[in-house]
Amino acid sequence: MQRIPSKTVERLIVYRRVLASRVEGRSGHVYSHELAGMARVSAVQVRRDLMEAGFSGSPSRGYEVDELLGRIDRILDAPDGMKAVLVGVGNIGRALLSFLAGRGLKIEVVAAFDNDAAKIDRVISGCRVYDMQTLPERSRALGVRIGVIAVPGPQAQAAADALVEAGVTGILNFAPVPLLVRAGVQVEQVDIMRALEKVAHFAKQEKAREV
Amino acid sequence: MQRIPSKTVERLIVYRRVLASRVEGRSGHVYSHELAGMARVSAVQVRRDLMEAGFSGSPSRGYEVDELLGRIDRILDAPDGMKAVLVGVGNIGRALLSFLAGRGLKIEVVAAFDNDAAKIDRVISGCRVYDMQTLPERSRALGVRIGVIAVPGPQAQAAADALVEAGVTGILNFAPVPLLVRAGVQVEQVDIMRALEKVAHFAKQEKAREV
DNA sequence: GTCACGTTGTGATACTATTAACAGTAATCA
DNA sequence: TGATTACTGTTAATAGTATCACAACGTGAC
Repeated sequence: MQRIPSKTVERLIVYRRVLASRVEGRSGHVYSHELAGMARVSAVQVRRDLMEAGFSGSPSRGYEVDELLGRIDRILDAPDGMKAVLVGVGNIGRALLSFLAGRGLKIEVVAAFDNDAAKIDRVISGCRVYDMQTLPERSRALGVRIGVIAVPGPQAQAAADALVEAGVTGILNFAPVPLLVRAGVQVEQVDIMRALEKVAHFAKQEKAREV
Repeated sequence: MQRIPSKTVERLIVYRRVLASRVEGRSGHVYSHELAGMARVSAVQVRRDLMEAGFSGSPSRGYEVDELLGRIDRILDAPDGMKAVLVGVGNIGRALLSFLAGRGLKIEVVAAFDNDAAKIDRVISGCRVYDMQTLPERSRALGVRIGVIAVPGPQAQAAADALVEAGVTGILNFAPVPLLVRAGVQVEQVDIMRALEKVAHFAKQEKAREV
């Protein structure tokens, strides 16, 4: 399977989501412009993305939904799920756990880590918190592939190093610090403060509309 | 002031952050490659970005840090700050409040809104929670320019509509739902689940390195 | 002064992503 | 059956973004 562009992957995730939560219609088929409307992108964009995904529809029937969902699943998911750990059980960490844990997701959070002795051994949203020191061995033993970093900025790089040492190949980083990792480790930055400042900048240039 | 490309704005935010937290060196000057190292981008990228920002350095001295910070502030910030409101005081909402509220930021969260009667009138991280119904008038009266949406998916579009009605020109959306707003309203999507699935997809293709 | 060095500023280039344009195709209907 | 319609698949054009390559410049050594 050839490499699919990053932006296309993002949209495939959205397509899958809106298709999964759609009201059933037209016996399981969907047109590019319908999907486009739900995902708030253009119809061409949808067709191109599905082409990148190697999926074909039929003129005048559109795309077969179940088949499409299967195809997207096969591209996005690992066949037997993926294990993740959370590093840092602060405000954001707990919020993350509360909506990642427990559900039957393909990505399962199997452990959390923190430095704070008061948090160690507690169970939060069904997920046990361990001592940060034990991260590398424990994660490696569990076969963890993904690490979520939710520690304060100054500790983020150390957390990343520990995760890489544990053999993790993907990191989702909520700390406002750019990470340095070896080639082959995928880092996805979620920088909330930056997003807020960015929207503020562009909002500033727009004039508020009157009532 | 001409429009600065979106990606450049994102990096200017990072430059400002790393410069503000730097250890003082070389009497307040910085070279493009130093800044690049701190922000994990290339040196050319830095020079190009500062050029877009209309800022000049000097050969063999680099960029004057205080002047640069001033310049970035003037580009990014509104002269007399910006007011924001939070919609949805759930797990994520509270986590957001806890690190947005109180500090002397240029972006100030002045109110929060929720539907849940149990939350209304409570004060969380120094921010009072009001009834969702009162959002449009109250926000307009306060002169709010930015809305942060942290409600469950199904309520997100309604929240956006209310914010736009209040005259907001920028929305930061944490709900996993693409929003439809009138032209001129800036929407920035922070889709945590999507980010996780994306990193999982690319992590899947990488082979874990042995110890 | 002038040479060597390391830096900035930027045109040219390459790459990625989006949009436009249209040929090909299945279904429908006269 | 042939014309019409509404869709898909894909090539071509454009826009947005990142990188290369190098001219121009200021400073310090001598």
